[in-house]
Amino acid sequence: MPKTLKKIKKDFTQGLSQISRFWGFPKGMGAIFAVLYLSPTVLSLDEIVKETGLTKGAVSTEVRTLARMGLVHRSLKLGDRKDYYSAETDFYAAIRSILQERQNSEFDRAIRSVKDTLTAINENWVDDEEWNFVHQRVQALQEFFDAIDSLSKAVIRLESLGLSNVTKILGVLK
Amino acid sequence: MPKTLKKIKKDFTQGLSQISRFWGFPKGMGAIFAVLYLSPTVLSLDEIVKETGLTKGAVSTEVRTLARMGLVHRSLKLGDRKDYYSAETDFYAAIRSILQERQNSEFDRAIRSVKDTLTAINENWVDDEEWNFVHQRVQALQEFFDAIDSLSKAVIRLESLGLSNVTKILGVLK
DNA sequence: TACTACGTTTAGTATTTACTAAACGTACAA
DNA sequence: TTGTACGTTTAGTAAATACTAAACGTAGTA
Repeated sequence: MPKTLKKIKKDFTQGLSQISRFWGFPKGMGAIFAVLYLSPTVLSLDEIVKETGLTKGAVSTEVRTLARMGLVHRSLKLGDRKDYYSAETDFYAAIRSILQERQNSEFDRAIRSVKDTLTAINENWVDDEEWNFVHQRVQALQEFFDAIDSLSKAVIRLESLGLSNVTKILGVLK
Repeated sequence: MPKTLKKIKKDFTQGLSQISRFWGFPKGMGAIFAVLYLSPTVLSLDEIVKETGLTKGAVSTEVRTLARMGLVHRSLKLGDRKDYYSAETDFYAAIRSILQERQNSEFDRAIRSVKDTLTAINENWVDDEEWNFVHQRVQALQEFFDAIDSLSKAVIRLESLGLSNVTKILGVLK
């Protein structure tokens, strides 16, 4: 009993939905990406609606955040008012743009809050044991965040984080 | 108007709670970790309850998952039936053990589903344009996942992923 | 044996997040 | 200008998740 392409696509879409949820994104986002990723042609919003079973509203907002993350691209056709979408196929590029996205927004704000704590500690310094202890701990955390931050920035800066770079990294880590 | 240690700790805890939420963990987890991280002594479950304002049940389950991820450690005192907890201070070690944790569970299962799709495609092969297209796309995704997977495994294998390694990576990525 | 001091489990509630249905805005077409 | 074909916003609902309160299990103690 051969599986039809349709069935295979559906399974694949399910899988990506789960992966999406696992990374803290709505599962609908994974489904939308999957549909676009397996489509040989660009798709209009309504076509995505049809394929995923989601409503127009949901697809509209989620496809927009996918675009913001660089995972899908919006394109237009001459003499056609519809928007068309296609999946980014260079996942390394996608990682870079997701990192960039996160660099702004909340991630940065959260990191800053640790930095602020450190500042507050310094400004209100009392030289007893507990202050020293807390200071040392917070500082250690901040250094860690800074390391992660520069790593992430380095990845963003790469003109291409491809398989070759991953291989290089693997070499260093040996 | 000097900030008291108490206030500083509270702000810090808030910050970590947000970071926790950002990474898809309950904010209570971040709070628990923060309290432990800023405590010079190991804390009992009830002490954590008192510091965080959460209930015993919540702390019990969340501290357990923190322990499973390697972010906190459970210890015992002789002639004392309480469990005591302390924060892991080596964050690189923590990353390794979180990756390890994820390696099992859902992440792996999700990746496997992509692999399964590929198998299904091969088993039901029809040599037309669309099958070729879909095959090529799914395969590309699978290769990407494999690269990520080996990267993650390499990190897990390191006896220590420390600042020095991060620096090395930064060097390669230059 | 019953009592106490703990950690865990469970059943229910609150909060958050994803999603739907439908109203809306806009640009183009007649 | 009215109508139509789109994308977006909004207000409300469904579903998932975090959390609470309290019952429970267990090991040690009298």
